[in-house]
Amino acid sequence: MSETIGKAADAGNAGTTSDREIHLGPLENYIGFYLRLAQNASFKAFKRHTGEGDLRPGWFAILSLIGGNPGITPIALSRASGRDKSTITPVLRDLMRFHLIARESVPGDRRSYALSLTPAGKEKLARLSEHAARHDAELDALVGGRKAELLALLRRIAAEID
Amino acid sequence: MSETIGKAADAGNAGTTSDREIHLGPLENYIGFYLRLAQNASFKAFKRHTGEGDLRPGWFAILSLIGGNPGITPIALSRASGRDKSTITPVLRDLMRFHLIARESVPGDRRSYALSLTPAGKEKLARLSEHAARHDAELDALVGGRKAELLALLRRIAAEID
DNA sequence: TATTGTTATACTCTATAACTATA
DNA sequence: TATAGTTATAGAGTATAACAATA
Repeated sequence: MSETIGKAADAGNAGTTSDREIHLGPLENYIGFYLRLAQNASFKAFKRHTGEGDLRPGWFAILSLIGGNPGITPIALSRASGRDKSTITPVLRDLMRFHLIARESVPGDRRSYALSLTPAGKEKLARLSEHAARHDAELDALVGGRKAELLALLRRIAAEID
Repeated sequence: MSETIGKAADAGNAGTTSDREIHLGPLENYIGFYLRLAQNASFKAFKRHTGEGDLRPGWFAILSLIGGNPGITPIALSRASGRDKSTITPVLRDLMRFHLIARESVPGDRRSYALSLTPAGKEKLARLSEHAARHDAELDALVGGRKAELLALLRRIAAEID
């Protein structure tokens, strides 16, 4: 019915509320609450893993999607990554600035353009992938044999809510 | 091996990359990727549920924790909510400004203070709880009978990573 | 009229570092 | 020396709205 999170209750000077168990109450059973905690923890670990390597959090997913889908357009990227199209523009600008991606006009539609990785972009993606794989291996170890189920549930939440 | 997210592939003018299936590649099996998508979707839904009610995202967890643990200190709050203590201060300032919480000096330690809900704070918490419960019921419906397992996995990730 | 992409703007969540007042 | 709380600052992620070009 109650629990402590993280390294809360082991200070020493007993008696104050800060040392006692913390009652989460209804929060205890809120998926949304733990979704936030877990995502935040994962995000911190991701940054830590890639701190020395120059991975920028937003870059990896975008770079992966372009790498896996040469010719993809910004609007398709925004849908695949679940973000608004206006948030894609600055990421692409950065990736262009470092010559990691290239843009090419698409024949049928002059409003849009096709994206692809440059050789440098492919190298970068490969390097980032190592970090990401190491990170996800850590998560894999935590969930053990229940990874498939966890992924299925997360996918369903991501896709069907709202 | 590949899939589309959200409402990507149903536009109409076939042929461009944006209409075809998007290959997620390694992303497809990254827990971290879906953790972000799921948390983001949940967060959007949460805001939508509480848009008319004046719930501010950061308030609910803090208010709940104070309600469930009268006398709790800011530092204990920061641990229970998994955030740095510096992020608690502005939330408490807001809650004070709307007279939802009260501070009281704690006998043993003049550096700290004890927090509790005012009557108005209790009412507000009750009202917010209704919205939150409705939101989490939606999540519950999605995960069905596997909620306990999902929560257990999320808790483990939140607690043991890093 | 609708869509693609860009820009401007803003909000939330979060962190680090430096500071104070205590302990 | 170490801890509680505050402040200042910054960065990531995200969104909305308005716009130009094109469909």
